[in-house]
Amino acid sequence: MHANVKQNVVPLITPGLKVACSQCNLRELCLPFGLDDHDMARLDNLIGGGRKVKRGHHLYRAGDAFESIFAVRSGFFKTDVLTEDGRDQVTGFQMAGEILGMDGISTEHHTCNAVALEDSEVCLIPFTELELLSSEIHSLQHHLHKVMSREIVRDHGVMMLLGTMRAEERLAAFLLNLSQRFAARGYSHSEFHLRMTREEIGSYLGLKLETVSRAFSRFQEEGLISVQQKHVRILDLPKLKSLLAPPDGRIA
Amino acid sequence: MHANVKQNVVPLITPGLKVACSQCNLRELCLPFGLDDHDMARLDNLIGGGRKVKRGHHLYRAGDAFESIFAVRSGFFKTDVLTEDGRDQVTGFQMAGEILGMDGISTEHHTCNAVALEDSEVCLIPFTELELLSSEIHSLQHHLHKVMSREIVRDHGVMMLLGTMRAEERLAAFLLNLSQRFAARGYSHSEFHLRMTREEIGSYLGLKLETVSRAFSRFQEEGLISVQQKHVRILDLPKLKSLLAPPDGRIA
DNA sequence: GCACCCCTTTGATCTGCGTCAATGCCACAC
DNA sequence: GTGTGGCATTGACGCAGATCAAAGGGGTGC
Repeated sequence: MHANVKQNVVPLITPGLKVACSQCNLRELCLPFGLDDHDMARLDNLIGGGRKVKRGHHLYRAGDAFESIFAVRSGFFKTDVLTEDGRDQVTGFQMAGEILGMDGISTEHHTCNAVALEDSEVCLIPFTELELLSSEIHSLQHHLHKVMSREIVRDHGVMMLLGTMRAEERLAAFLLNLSQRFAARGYSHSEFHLRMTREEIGSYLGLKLETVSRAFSRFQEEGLISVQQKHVRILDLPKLKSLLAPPDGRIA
Repeated sequence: MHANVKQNVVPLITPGLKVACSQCNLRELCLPFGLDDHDMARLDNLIGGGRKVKRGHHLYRAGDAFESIFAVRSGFFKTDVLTEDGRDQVTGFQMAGEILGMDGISTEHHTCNAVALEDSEVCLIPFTELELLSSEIHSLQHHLHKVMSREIVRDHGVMMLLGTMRAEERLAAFLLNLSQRFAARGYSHSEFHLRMTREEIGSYLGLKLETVSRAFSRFQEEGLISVQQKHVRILDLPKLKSLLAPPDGRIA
């Protein structure tokens, strides 16, 4: 098992897994957003092929030299940071069309781990070459900046969640966020399969796994959702949304 | 008071406050890092002058159209997000040499508020022009990306803090972080003046102001620091650092 | 320089979530 | 198909930090 994981650290390009943004149904969500055919072809040319990552394996690890960012083609990832003193914090879950690895730009080394939560495929985007191309294609440059900025804004949202919300609010926000992202990819917004464990959800939300489990059960008791293990169905979206209002319901 | 604040929303360029990276003792911390004289002059040329922001006034507000990022020349800022339901989360404190406003790139509008915690000065860096110049100066482009990436990494650190640490650990981490940043600017690492209130610290750390106050008192009782209102002196740095180890002290 | 108000401190009490524990189930590997 | 171990659920209890309350002090604005 450990040997397998180790093996996977090497950025193996899967032979024959040629990728092309122009053919990809995620292009409107992903990096090539807004590019014309010509420029998209140039981006295609740069992308270093695809790479498969099996469930449980690392796409990269904290400390790895930074060379590429990655676009999720299919599957599901988590990123987490762990400190020398043993703390572990899940910093995000990434699905198709989302970009991974931008944490590594600042120090030339990745600062978090990226792990596939199901068998997945990513596109490898060599960063030096991306910078080169983006200095020639203005809309690509600007979109890259937007993607990075969006990550910053997302992180602020998580800080808000961790800093101000109670357990059930956090879980509600989490489910609504997932629902919306699945919907944006053409999947059902009301019924989906969780790829992560209660513990991983808990780590992301700053809660213990038991608290997550209890909140799920409570939501089910109240008819907001039905949940069975990893299968979730949202039954009462408005009521779930209403949970995000603070206790005193003030209209600031 | 409110009129003053409103007034300040307009990006008033202070006449005669000409700025020059080449003359600035923060250039090693700030955007021009790594540029040669020629390129730094080009960056100087782009920077739209300075702007003074009085204590308590906004540099920008959530919802404002995004046009520039800002480099803090002097003073101290906080950024915070507030949701329609009345939650308020401080997302960061910025001091000289640090960059503000990158949250606005993604939607063309700022998504948080930036407020001066003391009379401050910033450099205005028009973003469209910065992108243009950075497509010509590779090292500038790369450094911009590093600055944005560093912000992402910093946010991950805050998520870790909010998600896994107990109150006293959070405050210790906060003080150590301030100490280090002051030191990097040539100020004492062991004695400084807090620009923010207990409530703002609490918001940043996901705690109530009373808890922050109690943690300060406890640190003082234990001889780790001396604190009187906003004046803090670190008396036992190693012991303060040792607080960051988790309760079970495991060496992962 | 003065007054006022916000900030801070400290105490008492409450509670949401963590912790500890035990049981049960499902998915995966073989 | 079957066995097994990780994952999930649920209960009992304790505690860290929130909440409520009150008083004092110092910095800020006029």
